[in-house]
Amino acid sequence: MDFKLINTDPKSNARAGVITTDHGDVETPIFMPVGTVGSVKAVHINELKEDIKAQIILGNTYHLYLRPGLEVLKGAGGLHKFNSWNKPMLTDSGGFQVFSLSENRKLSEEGAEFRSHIDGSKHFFSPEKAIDIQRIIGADIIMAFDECTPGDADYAYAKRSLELTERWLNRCISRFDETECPYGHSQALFPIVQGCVYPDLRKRAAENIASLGADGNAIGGLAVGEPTEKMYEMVELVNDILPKDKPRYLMGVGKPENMLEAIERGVDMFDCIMPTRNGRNGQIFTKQGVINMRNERWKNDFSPIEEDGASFVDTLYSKAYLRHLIMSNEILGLQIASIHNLAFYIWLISEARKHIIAGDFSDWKPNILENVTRRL
RNA sequence: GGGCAGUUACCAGAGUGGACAAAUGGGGCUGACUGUAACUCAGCUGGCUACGCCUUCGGUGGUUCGAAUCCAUCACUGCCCA
Repeated sequence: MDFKLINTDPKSNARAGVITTDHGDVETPIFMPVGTVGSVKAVHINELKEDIKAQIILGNTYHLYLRPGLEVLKGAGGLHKFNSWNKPMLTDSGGFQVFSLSENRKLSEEGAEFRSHIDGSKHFFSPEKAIDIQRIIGADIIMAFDECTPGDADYAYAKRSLELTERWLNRCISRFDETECPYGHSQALFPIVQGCVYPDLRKRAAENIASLGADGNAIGGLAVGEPTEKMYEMVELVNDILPKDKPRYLMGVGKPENMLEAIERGVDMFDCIMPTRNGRNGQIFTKQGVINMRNERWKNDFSPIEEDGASFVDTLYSKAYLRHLIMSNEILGLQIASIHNLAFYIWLISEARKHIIAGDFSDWKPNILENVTRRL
């Protein structure tokens, strides 16, 4: 994997670049749709490529390991072949599930024991196993196995958690170095900065990771319950330390405004379930603001979902029709909402990129920020 | 014409003398959702000058300190017999 910086905004830390992988290029900053179980929920690969214009998507180690399982993934020749996405792909390690499934898991020095959310069966993830599985899934970018520390953790917990993540990171790197992708293409391993909302922990974690010379670096453990201002503060602090010539990935973020703020602070990559999940739950993001599609006020609004929107669904369907589909629990409603939101997210970030390259990101941002945070 | 069962909030449907503005579902309204246990979850859903008050359980009239609940009667609905 390779990263080339194209331009940096003169008035902020916003950057534009290109990541090159064996499955193609990714123009940064970039939003990556989440396809946890090997599918971006409710969206076809063709729609992702042609309408949404996604350049890279995610998969999840924990979920894919449970279903369909490693035998199937190996038999398919990796996830790229299995789900027909022949462009860049990234897998999360299962570290987020250490956080989100905390009631069904036990942590130890060795790793994390999960109880499957599907059938309750026990499974053990070690850093080594997380790497082995990600080798089999075969994404272009794979993630270190970490503990995603909750945003409200106290200092003592956050410190212990970070230290565990650091020891796990060393084990991930060792395993990564002694293995290779079974399908012949190359994979990059991104380490993850933890440290909760504590500046000294974040600083120490970032310094440690900066010294490793990884192909790219991630910031994790944010947007998990801490105040938004703290998140921005941590991003700023960490990006000051992480190498400038490598991509920076803010994991799991976020709302449109979160991404714009993070881009301004030097983040290059984002992923979030928000456009898809919130879309399925009736929330639509637009250039004019956020729409709760289930609100009665759209019942008789036959105007396009979004005038000059980023995808074909925007003018093909009206707000009233989309509302009807969502209220009636029709599958098409989920599809339209997901396509729209993903296209909007990717449009928004690609627009930011254009302005970074043009050198006027700082002039553009306040205006668009005001628009996208409005509630309609 | 006779017999039986029934009529409760937007719909369906509990409740059968006081803890009832009335269970529960559905529908509706409003929120939430940030490396996806999520087509999910939460609150509200008679009115008001709102820790209290007012008007409701087919209509009317009774019994009772007190009625959605008991009695009488009328209306309507369903099933069965002629």
